[in-house]
Amino acid sequence: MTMTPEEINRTVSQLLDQAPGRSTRARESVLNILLSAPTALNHHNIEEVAKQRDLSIDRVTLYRTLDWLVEQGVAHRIASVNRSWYFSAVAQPDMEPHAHFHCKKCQQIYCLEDVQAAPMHNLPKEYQLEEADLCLQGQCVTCNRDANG
Amino acid sequence: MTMTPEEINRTVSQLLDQAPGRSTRARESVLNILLSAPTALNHHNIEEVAKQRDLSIDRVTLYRTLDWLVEQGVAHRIASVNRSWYFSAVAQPDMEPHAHFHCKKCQQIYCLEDVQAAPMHNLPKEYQLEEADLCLQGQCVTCNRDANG
DNA sequence: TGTAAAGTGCAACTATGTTACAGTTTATCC
DNA sequence: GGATAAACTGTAACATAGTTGCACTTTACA
Ligand SMILES: [Mn+2]
Ligand SMILES: [Mn+2]
Ligand SMILES: [Zn+2]
Ligand SMILES: [Zn+2]
Repeated sequence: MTMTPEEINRTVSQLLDQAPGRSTRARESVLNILLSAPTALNHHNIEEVAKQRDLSIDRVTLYRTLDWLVEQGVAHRIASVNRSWYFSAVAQPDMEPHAHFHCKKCQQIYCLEDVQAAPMHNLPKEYQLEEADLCLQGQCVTCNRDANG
Repeated sequence: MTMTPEEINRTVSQLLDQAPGRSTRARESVLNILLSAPTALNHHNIEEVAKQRDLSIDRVTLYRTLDWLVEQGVAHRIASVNRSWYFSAVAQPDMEPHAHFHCKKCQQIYCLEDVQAAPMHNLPKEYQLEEADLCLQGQCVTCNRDANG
């Protein structure tokens, strides 16, 4: 990741143009915020960033916007231990299912695009598996570095 | 599992006697309900079962009781996709961390005591891993059987 | 530029979980 | 058995995350 603001703008336009639906200020802002973030964000986080950028997005509109972005495959939704959904942009359309890491210290949620849930061996075959979410917890790179110098 | 009601009663007394705290009606009832259930239950489920058994447990007491059971290692708490916590009894004190299966059809949550999250290979070593929750989704044994005859 | 459909904002609502505090029950000691 | 202190419970009020209905505004497109 780590795109420049111009690259982000270009990606936002491109992704929204491809989607069957209107390109609106809310959708542009939210997608821009998601693409700019190094970690996944929940509704509260997004509202905060929007406020910092002097954008005001209605709470309900934000819910609907995020649902729409997920439906379009432009963002993905991550369940977290703190009872709120987190969202992260999907810049490439071929993004694979991957593990997520929740840092217990800074509470950030990282997409680990290179870590996948291993194929299950002793899952009884009568269970029809459709999805496997691997949710890791511990201390993240940054917090670890801060602690160990 | 599949204990008889008498076995469940015996186990309840035994587990509560070992725990440092009082043996109360709420704790007995809730632990009994958890031990009787084939799947994990959330607060709402437990209240329903309690009602069926003509027990009335206050909502707040139920929250506190479940927290206490988890602290004592007598129950474990499972995060779910539907923003509510599920609970399942821990009959043996040596129960290992294990995967959970959420059936998208009947919404039940199963403890798969024989399925563990595989050791992570390509997790960057700067992440300090403390816990790995593996949350499977799909169709459960029962729903599968009902569908396929 | 006018229009219909899509999207937004507001208010009111639901679900899940928490806190404070007064009242009740339990275990323990005499 | 009865007194006592600590542990537990019930009630009310609150917090947070998310949903619904409906009127209003904006967008895309002819
Ligand atoms: Mn992700
Ligand atoms: Mn379990
Ligand atoms: Zn961290
Ligand atoms: Zn099922």
